[in-house]
Amino acid sequence: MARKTSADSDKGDLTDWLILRFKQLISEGTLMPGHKLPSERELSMHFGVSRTSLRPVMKVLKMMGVVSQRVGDGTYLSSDASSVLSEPMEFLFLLDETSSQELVEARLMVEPALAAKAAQQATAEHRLILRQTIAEIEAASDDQFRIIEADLLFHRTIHQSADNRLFSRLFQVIHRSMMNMMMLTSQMVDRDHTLAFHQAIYEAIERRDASEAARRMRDHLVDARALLVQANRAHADERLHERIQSVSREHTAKNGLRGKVLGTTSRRRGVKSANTTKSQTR
Amino acid sequence: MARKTSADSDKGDLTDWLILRFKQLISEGTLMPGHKLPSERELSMHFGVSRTSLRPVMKVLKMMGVVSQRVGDGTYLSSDASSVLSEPMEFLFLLDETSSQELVEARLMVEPALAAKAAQQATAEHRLILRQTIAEIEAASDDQFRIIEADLLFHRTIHQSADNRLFSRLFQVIHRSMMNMMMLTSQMVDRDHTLAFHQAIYEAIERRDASEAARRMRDHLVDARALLVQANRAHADERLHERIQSVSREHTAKNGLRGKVLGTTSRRRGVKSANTTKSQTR
DNA sequence: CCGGGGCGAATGGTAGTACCATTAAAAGAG
DNA sequence: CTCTTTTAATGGTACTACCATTCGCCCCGG
Repeated sequence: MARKTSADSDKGDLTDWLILRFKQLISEGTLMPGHKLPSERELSMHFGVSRTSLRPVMKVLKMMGVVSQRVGDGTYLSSDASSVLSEPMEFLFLLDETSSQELVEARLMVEPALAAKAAQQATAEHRLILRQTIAEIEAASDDQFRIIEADLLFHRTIHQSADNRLFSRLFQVIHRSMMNMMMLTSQMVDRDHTLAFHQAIYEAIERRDASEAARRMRDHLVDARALLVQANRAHADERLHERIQSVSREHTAKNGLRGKVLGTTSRRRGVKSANTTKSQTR
Repeated sequence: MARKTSADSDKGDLTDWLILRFKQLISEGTLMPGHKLPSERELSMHFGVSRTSLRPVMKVLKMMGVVSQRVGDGTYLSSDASSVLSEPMEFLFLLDETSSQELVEARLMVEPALAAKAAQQATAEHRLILRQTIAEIEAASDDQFRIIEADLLFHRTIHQSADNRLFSRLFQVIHRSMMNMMMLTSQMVDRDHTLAFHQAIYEAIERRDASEAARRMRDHLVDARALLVQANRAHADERLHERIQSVSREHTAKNGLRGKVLGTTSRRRGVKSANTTKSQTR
């Protein structure tokens, strides 16, 4: 009912239309961060669609961190947008086969400048947090998890001091993804390295020496990049081994692997499922 | 069936679990870009879940641009990951109330460096495309749409020349969002301005003068920022007017607007829906 | 009067089924 | 062999039902 009325600029499915409506509601200010939304049943009624069609939309919003849902309670509009990029970024990195090197390369282009701005603008609060993260890394002798969290907080605080929300959000995700990748390839974070560089950066910020802060940050990331290259060389043969396994598996049964994991059983009438490799290019 | 077996590291709902499985399938290489996925019915069978539970997951993947779906045909894994960030970014900008200024600010931090790299590395193909976009802007006398598309392609080509996929993807989205915002505030793109700056940047790249390319790009964005500030001043009272309208609407019926648009009718037993403003902070 | 426990309603999560419009491949007609 | 028709499979939407969780309310006991 609500759908057929008004302009009815119908292109695409209900999902697209509903997501558009949510965007409008947010931009209008009808939906405010932290607010509780009506229940899915009510929402579906008032949008004039079934709950079946509404649910995917809520899931999309949830996965992008726009809303949070709790059974028995309800749905709330997310109060901070920091998590909006994390899931999509992970998929981007998966699809692009982005390496840790590329991420540190990107950070190298931006973070020194952010550190410079932080040196000029950092508040007492921010400097306090920086000190705390350094102390935390000192305290966590070999607890990788604690070190990483403190490391993340250190850089995040600098980004916030630089007062650039976009890069703050972005590099928080990038940094975390980097750490995840490193964990997966069983690379350890060198605590002493991290500590020394953080200390140097912090001191530069404390002295409000912008160019020195940028230089120290640059040193930090150059060092991190070097460590990554070195670690990747060490694990090169291991990954080569994996690659060979993967290829051989694909060889032994052309469609076998997909058939087992994803289960492409019978398509249409004819037997065409085997040579879909051709349509791969489109 | 497939779910109860194996490690069964159950946290969160089926959606999270399924998305995790898809990530694994992509990272394993079982799913390749461009490949056709089994039908939703088959997938739900082989994951051991109902189609009702699978569909939201496919929607999430579709909205993030990871897959594309066509009725009557099937689902395909996206061949390029460029669109993965666009939807989430839009929500991020909405929730953060990001302004065009902030976007151009971010570009100002990165794009000069990318232009410098492009000057050093740009291939003949890339330089050809740059020439073409300039010609296109010249040709499109006052067609805003054509100008914007050519503008986007110009910057995108430079990003690609700089060989940084992450920023290439990111700034493509940022640039487009900027243009959308400008269109919404009925700001026109000044064709002659754009043309002159692009010409200067292109010539620097053609001469492989990295520092000059960076400087010209910087000029371009500084100019764009100035135009935005100027345009925003001009439209300030207009937006103020809107704000007043919005506030007055909210005043006339405290819960009326939400009641009409979102329809918060009766909650639980008691009448508590009015003062949920308190829980806004959490 | 006050606090704790239980009851019940509402919520999001999942499942099953049915139907639709669209698409592409197979089957048929020329 | 080409063009048209048929047909089956696909994603899109809807309705229904049930579950476990959560929270508000009420009642009971202190």
